[in-house]
Amino acid sequence: MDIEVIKRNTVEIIPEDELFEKLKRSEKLRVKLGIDPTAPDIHLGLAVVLRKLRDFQDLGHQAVLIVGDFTAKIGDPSGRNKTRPQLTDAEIKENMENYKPQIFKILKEKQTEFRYNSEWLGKLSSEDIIKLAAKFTVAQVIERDDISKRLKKNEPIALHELLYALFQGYDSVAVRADIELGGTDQKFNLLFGRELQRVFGQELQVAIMMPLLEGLDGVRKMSKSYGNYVGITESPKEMFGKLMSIPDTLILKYLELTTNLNEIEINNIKRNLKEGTNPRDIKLRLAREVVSIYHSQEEARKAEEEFLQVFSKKELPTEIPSYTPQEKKIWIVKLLVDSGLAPTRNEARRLIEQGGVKLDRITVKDTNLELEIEKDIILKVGKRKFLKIKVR
RNA sequence: GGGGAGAUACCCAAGUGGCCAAAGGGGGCAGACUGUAAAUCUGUUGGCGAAUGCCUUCGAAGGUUCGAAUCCUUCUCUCCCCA
Repeated sequence: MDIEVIKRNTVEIIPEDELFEKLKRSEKLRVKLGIDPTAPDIHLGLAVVLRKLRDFQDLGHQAVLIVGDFTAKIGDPSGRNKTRPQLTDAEIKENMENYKPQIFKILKEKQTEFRYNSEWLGKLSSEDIIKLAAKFTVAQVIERDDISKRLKKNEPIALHELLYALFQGYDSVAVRADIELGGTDQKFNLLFGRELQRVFGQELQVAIMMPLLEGLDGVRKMSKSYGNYVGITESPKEMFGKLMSIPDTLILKYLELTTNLNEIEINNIKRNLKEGTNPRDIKLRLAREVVSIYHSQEEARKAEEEFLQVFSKKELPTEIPSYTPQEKKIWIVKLLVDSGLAPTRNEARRLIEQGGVKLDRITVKDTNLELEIEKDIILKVGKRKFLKIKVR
């Protein structure tokens, strides 16, 4: 029943019958996934795809990770309405330093081949590129959704962006991919890989598309640049809190895509939800499951306790960072800025005026308050920022 | 090569001489409520200042004017049409 494991949570498999064929041959298949070295953190959205790759590993297949160091210099136009900024080699290298340990939180290191695509793309000569490009037409390249949308909206498209799919497709040729994984936004690129393989007389890869996970805002896809992501290396506390902040409408999708719960358990939860279980409790379960995957059950339990303590009971968290001001007597606005709780004095004033600043549970009303620090005092800003102000 | 349109804050977008630190929406932040960092509602959203205020910001640089996002000149970039 390998096929069921593989199909679970996928959106589309093109073509499905070729996948059956490949699986039937009972060879070790090479499953390719391109990763973008521009984002130094892996988040739950990318983890959806990585976890699928892990499914393949568990069935004995080989993961082939392509670090798009060369293609990052082009910038994938997928899902973008703007030309991406180009990265320097140094930036890419730095990002990748952080990357590997994160990846192996999900993948098995043994069954993972790690390749940089500059290895082959960097060697292509102008002549090679012209030969490759000659195999395809402009119409083929601009039919892709994101490019054609930008064309329609009269937005600029740089010439090199049109070559993106060509290079990513060539990766598939270079590593002889049997299967390529990606989000639904990668459809065009994945299919273009097949075209390249056809040109080179290889067996065509099967494209498997995973759903895109919406971020914490519930609207846009999870992405570092939108700031709506949960990083898999974040602290249990942060991770837990962020998961509690997803909109109720996304609960089931998150349960399916980010936890190890099986379909029976998810169906149970679905029924509970319909019968009126408090969605908050289901989110607590979700957060617990996810934190357990990337940290531990114990940490997850602690994070939950902490969450209930701070947000439901409105008590103090167990650990509060501390700050010791230089002066004994300090203007409250200056204190907020100096301690990093507010970026500017105007912002600090605004927070006070709106009742967002508390000293030992008492709301600060006066922006001119001169605070005499005689004993340690707890400064609270908004719902979740705490700081212990210490006597000098 | 010729003709036309455009560049506004984190993003989208209005504004064509003073009432513009700049409408509206999104996002962010805060408050209320709650079931929670959900939903909804309200407020707020350049910096400095206790404050009348001052400084920076409407692609860039100059200019006109008592006064410029707005008018003029040059430049940079983008899009469209023709060749």
